[in-house]
Amino acid sequence: MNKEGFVPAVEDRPAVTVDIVLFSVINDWLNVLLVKRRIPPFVGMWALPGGFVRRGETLEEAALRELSEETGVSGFYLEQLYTFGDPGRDPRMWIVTVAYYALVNSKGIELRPATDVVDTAWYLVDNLPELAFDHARIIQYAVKRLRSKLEYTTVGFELLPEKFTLTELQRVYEAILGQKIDKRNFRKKMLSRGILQPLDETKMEGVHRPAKLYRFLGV
Amino acid sequence: MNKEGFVPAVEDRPAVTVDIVLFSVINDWLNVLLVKRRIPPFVGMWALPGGFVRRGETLEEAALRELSEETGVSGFYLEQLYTFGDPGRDPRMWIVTVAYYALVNSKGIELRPATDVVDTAWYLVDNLPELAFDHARIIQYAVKRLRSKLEYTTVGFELLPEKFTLTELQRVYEAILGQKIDKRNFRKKMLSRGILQPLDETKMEGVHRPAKLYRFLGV
DNA sequence: CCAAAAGTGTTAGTGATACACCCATGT
DNA sequence: ACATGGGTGTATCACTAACACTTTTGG
Repeated sequence: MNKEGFVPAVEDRPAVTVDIVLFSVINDWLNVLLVKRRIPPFVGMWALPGGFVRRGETLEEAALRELSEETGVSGFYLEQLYTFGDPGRDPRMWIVTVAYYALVNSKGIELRPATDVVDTAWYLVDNLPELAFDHARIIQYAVKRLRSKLEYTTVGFELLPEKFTLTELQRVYEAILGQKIDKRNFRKKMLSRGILQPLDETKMEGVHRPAKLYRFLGV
Repeated sequence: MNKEGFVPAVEDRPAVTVDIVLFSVINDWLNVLLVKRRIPPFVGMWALPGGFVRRGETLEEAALRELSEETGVSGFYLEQLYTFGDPGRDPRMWIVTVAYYALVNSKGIELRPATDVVDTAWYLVDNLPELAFDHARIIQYAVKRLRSKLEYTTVGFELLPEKFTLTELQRVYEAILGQKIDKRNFRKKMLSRGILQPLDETKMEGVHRPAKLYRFLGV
């Protein structure tokens, strides 16, 4: 890779980590999972879940491992976001981090209560605490990417359970985009994509007309 | 970043490199710059320009430095592509590479002739030689990204000189997309974007009607 | 019969596509 | 006058956006 065949001495290599922006829509609001740091630097501050990549695993495996270590859950939709490597992004050492974003249906995930080992919490994306490192920037970038991917892919369905109503789907879109969408246009567009299977079931909740359930069919 | 505060010993860190897919449109064809390897592994095989990231520089700086070392030119449009870190992508050691793609107007770049230090050449993207590492995959990914970015950004102009005709612009689009475009529709669309400044000059070349020159105005 | 959310159609505007001929120049 | 690439307009279609009322249910 380098024309002189120069290979940096091991002590001149950065450490490589993965950090994951795990999104979920909870009560119609977009949330991010944060972890409270118990080790320096930035002890006691909130940060993204993540950790060092281990020898023998892929970056994606590292991201999934870290997520399941910190949440106790597995099976996330995961996608690489961007790699941040500015010197000085960690005040103590040279760390290059490969950021991922992940999506999960909040119904399918029950956070472990805070233990002496991990303390995790969901935060509204537009009401974040002060964050360690450059994690605020990473989240900002992830939100931007999620918003644009929402428009031309089917990632939105990763935030819903197997069966869902069109209104629930619309609420997910609204939560991510941060704006109201016209109901009729939204339904027309979704149904015309040919990716929804109408089911024979309805969701009856509360005291009004039951809503038809659908399933996502994949591309 | 890791809840136990575990930091891998230096010998358990991957090396981090950058690799760059430098594109240029030459004679109406999309080309990629390749470098012939002079050191193991894959000696004598063609590969992407790139090299190790050095302490104190950003990833982007590393990419620009490698490019200028290997081409003698600077001032490229550069954008991060994806990070590849599968164990085994380098047969000898654990290397995580941050791939970039770059764009340059071929008129503005005169490749150094092959020396005993560097041997570089342009290759048509759809006629590549056998490539070292996973570089074929990286190029494939870069082409895909470039094609889609072409549609909703102004990256295309990075492949043209300061002043250009609409036909030249169209040829760049056709080279990247690999298909013919309707002339009238293309011109209508470009002009309606409000990002082109018509100049009072024309380009007279050959024995036909001179073409109006334009300049890219930026967003 | 009331409250609450589900469900449904039409119109206007905008952007995409398809398509063929005249224009300006040098020789 | 001819060869060569430069330059232009119209009609159709698909998609987007704006907008309000009726339906079904449980209490």
